[in-house]
Amino acid sequence: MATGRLLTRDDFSAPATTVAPGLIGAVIEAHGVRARIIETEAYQGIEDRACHASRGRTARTEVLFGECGVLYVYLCYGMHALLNLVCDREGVPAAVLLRAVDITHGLSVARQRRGIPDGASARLANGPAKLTQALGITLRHHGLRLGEPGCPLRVRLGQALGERVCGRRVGVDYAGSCALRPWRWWESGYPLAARPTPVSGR
DNA sequence: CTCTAGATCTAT
DNA sequence: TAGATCTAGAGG
Repeated sequence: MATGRLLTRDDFSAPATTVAPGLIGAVIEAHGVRARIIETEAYQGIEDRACHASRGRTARTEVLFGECGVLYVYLCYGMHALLNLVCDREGVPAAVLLRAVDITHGLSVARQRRGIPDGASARLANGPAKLTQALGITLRHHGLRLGEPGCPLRVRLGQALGERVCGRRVGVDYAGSCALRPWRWWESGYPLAARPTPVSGR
């Protein structure tokens, strides 16, 4: 199956709010699993209170301030590895969180990693922690750069099948007014997208 | 040191 | 709707 050109660090030099919608429909591949990206979220700048770097430069957030095209993987809720791709120029903390993918190749491997023997592939990777598990991405991939030897992740250009719709980000109610920013994108009408409408309350 | 709040998922 | 599970970052 034909795929587009490989994305390199230059493709991530724009702000995350620009890169995130463009990644909808892109194809990622890692450890024998290939998938189409169907949901992303942007975290942009020191003033974005939902961004981990909003509290300043720390050991954990260091890569967010560094060069773009780098993997920012962190542990969420003590058990889930979430995958981000660093964006924007050096000194400006920004990243795109990959929230959901549709697995097209390597389904059996993905099922195995997810501990789901068979059946519904629809829910195999429709969540930020599910997709890292399916793709075999862990904390030890944190800090790797796209394209460098040893980086298992490849991203290629791809087309969105439906409209690119945006809405509120998920799980960032603590971020005050920043939580209202429409910085989540997904493919409209796509049956696999995690949540058709932004959560309220929660 | 100790404490606590998470960019979640799953089963109940 | 709660429990699993753990670390960065803040406060003493």
